[in-house]
Amino acid sequence: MTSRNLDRMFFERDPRKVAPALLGTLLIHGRTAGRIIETEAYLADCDPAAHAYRGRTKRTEVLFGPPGHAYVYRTRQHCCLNVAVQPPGTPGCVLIRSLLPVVGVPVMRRRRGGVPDTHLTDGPAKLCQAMAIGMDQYGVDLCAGGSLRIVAGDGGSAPMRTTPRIGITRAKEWPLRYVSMPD
DNA sequence: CTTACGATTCCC
DNA sequence: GGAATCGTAAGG
Repeated sequence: MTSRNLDRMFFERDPRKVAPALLGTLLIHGRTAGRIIETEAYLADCDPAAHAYRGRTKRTEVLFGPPGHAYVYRTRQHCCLNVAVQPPGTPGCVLIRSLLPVVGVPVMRRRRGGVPDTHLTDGPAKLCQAMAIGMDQYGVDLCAGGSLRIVAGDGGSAPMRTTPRIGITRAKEWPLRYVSMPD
């Protein structure tokens, strides 16, 4: 049973393609892992809600590089994980919003301060806290086979629905949030 | 240097 | 509904 690490070609596509394709895959960091069940696409061009919309800065730098690298950003006192997609110079990305805990649940509980298991990784900053993903992971290559990586899911495409993106003030109607349907 | 502002979370 | 709380980005 050899799990397939997602390769760079997987991430080289449009975020609207990558975001739904990421549903059902396994995000791994160290001894923890979780199945991705919610993502959002942020477009490279003319997406006023995207961090890269106002151009290249120190913070958004990795979005302009090659696909498959981690874009970690800070909001308030939390960190969130994105994956840079599309070819260099095209700053599309996908935000990982929620996952199902699979491996390392005890350590996740500890890091999350003993909240109920249902709230371990059900938010973009919560999953980062549970999996110890922070600014140290900024720019990490997810295709390099390091401790932070994403491997393909078991079966084919799972049922999914789209909704507007959460927590943004611009382009709030765009249906770029992808959510796995419960079994 | 100063100001404005969050791709959130948690509590009331 | 509202506060916490701090780095980033932009402007003087």
